[in-house]
Amino acid sequence: MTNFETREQAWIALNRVRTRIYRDTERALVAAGLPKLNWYDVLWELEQHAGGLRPVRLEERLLFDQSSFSRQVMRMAEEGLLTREQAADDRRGKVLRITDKGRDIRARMWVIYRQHIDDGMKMAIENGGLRPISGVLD
Amino acid sequence: MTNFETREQAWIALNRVRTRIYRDTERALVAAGLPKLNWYDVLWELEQHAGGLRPVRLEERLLFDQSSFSRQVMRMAEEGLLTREQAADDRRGKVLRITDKGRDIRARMWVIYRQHIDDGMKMAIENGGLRPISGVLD
DNA sequence: GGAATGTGGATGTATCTGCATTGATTTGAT
DNA sequence: ATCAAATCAATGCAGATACATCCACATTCC
Repeated sequence: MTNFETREQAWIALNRVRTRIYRDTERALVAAGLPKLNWYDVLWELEQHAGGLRPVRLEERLLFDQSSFSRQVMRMAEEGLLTREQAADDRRGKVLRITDKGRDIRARMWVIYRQHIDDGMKMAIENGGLRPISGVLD
Repeated sequence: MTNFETREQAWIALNRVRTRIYRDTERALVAAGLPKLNWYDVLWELEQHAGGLRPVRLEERLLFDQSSFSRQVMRMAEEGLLTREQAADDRRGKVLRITDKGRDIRARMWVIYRQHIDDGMKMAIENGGLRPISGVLD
């Protein structure tokens, strides 16, 4: 068991790391003319499910707001990164499927994203930013 | 030293934890009629610096976008949580100072925030969500 | 001292977000 | 089978965000 102070320290460290990696990655993506990270997550999930995925399922996984997500999917469809077909078994719903272009874009984003995760996490560990979490787990 | 797979795992775990705590906390804050978390961070920093702080310094610390931050500060001033005085030594700049109301609001936010950090981190540790980070540090 | 360059902060604009609500369909209870 | 309640997705709207730009003042360099 751990005390609150330790957990709070871990929370702060965790936040700092995640904020910096996230922001730096997004800048690099924009600079490379690629979409931002929330698009990445959607593409990733869709690529894992070749059979297609219902928006509701994705919302659950990604913890998005439903309405924002609905519009985000619309934009992604406009860009040709995914398709939105009628669900066969439920006439309320849609089925999302990634396109070849979507797969290509995701791959190109990953090159950049991966680099930033790698650098950012390495740095966080080396300069001790994450050490409180280690304490928590010991 | 660690390999990339481990760092990537840690990154994913870290992200999941932070997203859920952040979102849940914000919901609880809104439900309690309190401001959101980015206001909290500003209030916290200002409370640490009784002598006042220049907006630029805060931007650096908080990794905000400058223009968004400028407007956020304006809103916070309108709500009476902080004051924006002319800087004595630099006529371009302002000095931000937290008000009594600001201190009160921050304290009330902290009650809720603290609870969510505590629960969220505890859960993350117990069900192993953060364990990869431990691996990273070993 | 004066022009060039840099900095602190605000603002116009387009875009994005979340909340509340709606329309359409499905599910569940009786 | 019927009707209330729940679910899926979209949309109107108000507020927030990021980018580019701008203005005022400061600093630098000659």
